[in-house]
Amino acid sequence: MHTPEQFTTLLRTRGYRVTAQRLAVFRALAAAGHHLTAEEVYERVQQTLPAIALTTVYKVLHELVALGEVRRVELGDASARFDPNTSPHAHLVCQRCRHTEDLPPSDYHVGLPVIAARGFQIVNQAVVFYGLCPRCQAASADD
Amino acid sequence: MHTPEQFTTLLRTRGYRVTAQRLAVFRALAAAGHHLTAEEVYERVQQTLPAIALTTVYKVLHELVALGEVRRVELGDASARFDPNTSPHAHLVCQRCRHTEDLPPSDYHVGLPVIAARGFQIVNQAVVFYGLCPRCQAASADD
DNA sequence: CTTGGTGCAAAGCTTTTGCATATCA
DNA sequence: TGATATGCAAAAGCTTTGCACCAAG
Repeated sequence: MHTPEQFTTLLRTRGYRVTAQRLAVFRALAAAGHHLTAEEVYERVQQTLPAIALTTVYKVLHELVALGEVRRVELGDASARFDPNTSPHAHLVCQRCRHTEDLPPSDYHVGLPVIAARGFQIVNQAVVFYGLCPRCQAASADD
Repeated sequence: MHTPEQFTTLLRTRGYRVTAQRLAVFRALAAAGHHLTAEEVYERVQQTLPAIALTTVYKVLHELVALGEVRRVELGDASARFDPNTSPHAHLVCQRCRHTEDLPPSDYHVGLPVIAARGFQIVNQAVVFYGLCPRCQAASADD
């Protein structure tokens, strides 16, 4: 994810208009620093742009994905998440409380040898580890 | 996933009633051998049990998940999939045509050192490789 | 018989679409 | 000014829920 200034330039370069809505959605995600649902983005953007529509948030999020500014992530919930961290990383999700943490590539390992890829040209991968976070393990011990 | 006979016993053991709907949903997945959407299960079950309701299919699928007979899988589509293969495996998904293949653990590998798990107790993991299948690569070359 | 299961209809949620209005360039 | 973006409302798609009727044990 770029800076708001770079993003503005990127929009112009790609023929998109620079609108308050696009900047606000971009800023909300940049400020959050981690993946948010469309609804969460909407709530945050409303604080600076009360008239924005949820529909617009969805449209802008798709544009951000197309522009490579944001990555769509599915973590097993009803709603998708939009992640300003576009560098490769995995997620750690607590099955009980849904608490989620990012895992940098240095913390885990995934490998698919080309020979095992059945001729697929891999462009992307989603890795999610599900389990119990420390807090919920403690809570379970009480049961 | 067990045999229909073992499944019948399992139902009784757990206090579930043995119904035609439960057996039919179980058999549809066992026969398919790979993950199906609820709708796909519904279509198949209708062939032997035309009066079954989609609602019932959903309820039974949840029971099968709870019983550990089936695993819920999300592959980035609108609908969830229910996989009769409950042993660990990853998926290979074509981003263009959505063709999907199973990857046995011998074909790939994932690792999360305990020390990197931030205290989480990992019980599960979802690994999906996205890319272009051989056929779609050939189609792309034409563009 | 009695409890649990099924089917139907309706609702819930997230996400998308169509269209008139507003806005950027 | 002219094309694009926004907002609103409505719809679409998947899944869940409430409830009366039915069936397994």
